[in-house]
Amino acid sequence: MTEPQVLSDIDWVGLLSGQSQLGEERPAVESASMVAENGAEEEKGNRGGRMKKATRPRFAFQTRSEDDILDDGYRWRKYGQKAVKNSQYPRSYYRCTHHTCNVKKQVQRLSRDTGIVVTTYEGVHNHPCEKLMETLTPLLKQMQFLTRF
DNA sequence: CGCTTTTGACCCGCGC
DNA sequence: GCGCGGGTCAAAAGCG
Repeated sequence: MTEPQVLSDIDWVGLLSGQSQLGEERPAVESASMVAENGAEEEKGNRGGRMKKATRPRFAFQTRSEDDILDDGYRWRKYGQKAVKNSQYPRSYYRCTHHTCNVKKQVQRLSRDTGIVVTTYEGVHNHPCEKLMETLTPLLKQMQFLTRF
């Protein structure tokens, strides 16, 4: 706690490029960094059986968007919201709704720049993305059909 | 009607 | 050993 900077655990490679005014509704990803920590998953050991001491890869993204909820194609269920000390804005905790998917997402706004949203992913999806699937399925079918010739 | 969001309380690790 | 801070869970309400 008491971090002089945001997310000290994460190795931030870059910061905002300072250039984004494109006039597009599509949010622009300014920077991204990742820390790949291999380790077991779905492991328990506490008597309560609540948390799992699994070290999963973490992916941090800084996105410039007005909306906190960036739909990446997956279904997220919010399970908590807490205020951070260094930030005057609350941090939201999301989780993938899939049963076999233990991916967690953490969204926080920068108190300095309200337009910047820090999204931190924890873990990887082990299931296909329904949204993309639906979009891609027709194309795949078409491709398969065309490949026959 | 099912699911997601919301809010408060609980729990845990660490610092002092 | 206690306190602080952060993280998660759980029950109820709201929305499509």
